[in-house]
Amino acid sequence: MTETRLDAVKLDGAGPVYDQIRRAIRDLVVSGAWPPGTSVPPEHALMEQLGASRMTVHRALVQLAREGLITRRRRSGTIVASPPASHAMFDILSIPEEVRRLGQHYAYAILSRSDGRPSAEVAERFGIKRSERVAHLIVLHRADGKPHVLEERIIHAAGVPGVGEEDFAETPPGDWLLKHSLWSQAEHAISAVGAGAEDAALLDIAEGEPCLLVERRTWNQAQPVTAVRLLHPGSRHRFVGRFGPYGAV
Amino acid sequence: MTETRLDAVKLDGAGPVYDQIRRAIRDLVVSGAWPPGTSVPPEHALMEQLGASRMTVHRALVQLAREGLITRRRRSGTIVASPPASHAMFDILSIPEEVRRLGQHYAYAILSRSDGRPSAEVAERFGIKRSERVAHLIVLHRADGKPHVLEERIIHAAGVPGVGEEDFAETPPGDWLLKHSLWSQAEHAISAVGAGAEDAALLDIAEGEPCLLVERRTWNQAQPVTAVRLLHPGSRHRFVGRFGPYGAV
DNA sequence: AAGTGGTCTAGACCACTCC
DNA sequence: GAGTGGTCTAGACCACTTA
Repeated sequence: MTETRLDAVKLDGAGPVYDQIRRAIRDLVVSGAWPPGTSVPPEHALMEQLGASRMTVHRALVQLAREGLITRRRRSGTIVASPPASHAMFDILSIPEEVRRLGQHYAYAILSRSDGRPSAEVAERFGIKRSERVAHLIVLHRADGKPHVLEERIIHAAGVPGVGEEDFAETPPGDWLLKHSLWSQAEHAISAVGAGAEDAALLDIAEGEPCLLVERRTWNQAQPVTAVRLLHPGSRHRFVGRFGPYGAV
Repeated sequence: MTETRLDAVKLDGAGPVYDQIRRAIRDLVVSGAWPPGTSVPPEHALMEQLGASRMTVHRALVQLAREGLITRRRRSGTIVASPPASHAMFDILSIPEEVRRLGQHYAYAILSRSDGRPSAEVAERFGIKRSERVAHLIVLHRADGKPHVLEERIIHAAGVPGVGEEDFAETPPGDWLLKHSLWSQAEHAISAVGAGAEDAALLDIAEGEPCLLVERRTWNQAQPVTAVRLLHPGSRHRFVGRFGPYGAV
């Protein structure tokens, strides 16, 4: 339990006082001046040192605790936390938006659609019951005319009212669902697979070429909404995320 | 600008008042009862309706705004926000920990190490200058004796004091760095590649087999700390993340 | 018993922005 | 000008945990 120097906390006069306090302590932590285990001065000491009210000091410390930089416990006080398990975050943009950000022209085509109960093969691939009513679609997304992503999607009729009447002529299913469905939970998985013969032909790549497979399933409460498998040719795709140990930077 | 019914906000008496208010409004938003664009009652109206002080109401609303469920502006008031661009988050565990969670036995071997200025090839692959002093390592991680991940790593001598004296006999470089370095920023990229001949031999897979390539670079302020390329055989790996539209669930 | 953080109040002043 | 949120204060009481 290293001691801290109270006078190390210095405000810079910029912005709200609670934020000045938050940044001052954050800087001491991330610079290594207050390593993990260091005890942070109690609220009343910071109050007096900084001439702020307790609520103001408290607000700064609560925020740092929520960000994971410090750990607080009644009576025992506040200490600098150990760095959290790291995580990587990737924005999952809509495919049209992603293509446009690359400065390329976007187009898509619905290659197939069938509504009703899924085939055994489809049910198995998406882990759903054969008794559920779903729409099953295959969509090819193009960037500047070239195949970009192959999408296979299930939409649960019970989770998305109105899907039977929509033909996706104006908007690809992913974007349409953003406006016409609610979701409370999602699961993503990323893996590497070799392109199968059919997929390779549609994507205009060699059979067996490495591809990123992004699988996403969403639910609203317990009701499944949609499940999608996005196949990205490896040579054309890369997911990139930037962040710090305590969140986005 | 849809109107809201003030009496829709109901507290359940469980826990702090500010959290009851936060949950009550959150539930109205995520259930769809208050769709995007709906105006949320002003603080003074909620104060009177709920019999709480303004600070308490404010605290609930600030937190909802930080979570992205509502947007607040002076004078114009508070409205329900549109769902944010979705993001996927994956925990990047240390490899030993990941293997142990799978219930398998972990082992590793340093296949090669060289210290000093990088070769042209290495400098190019990691995007660093040939004048920088680095340690360059190749590490094979095993799970139950089978090759699991092939790691190629650069450690910047200027960013990690003491790396020259460490032989990584006790701890693999990734875990050692967690304890002996500070970082403020990281970048991850995930892509799919086919295994090269050398890599395939080391991983005991066929040449060209699809693999997930995770590239990670970290900095402390502007100083590079480390860069690593982790090659995961696709058939053995899958990154999975679970979350809701407004964060972890 | 006493030190610490957690919550809450009543009121104040200010900043922004729409009318 | 007036309605809204943003910040801050001074004080209070409570809950928890350690000495």
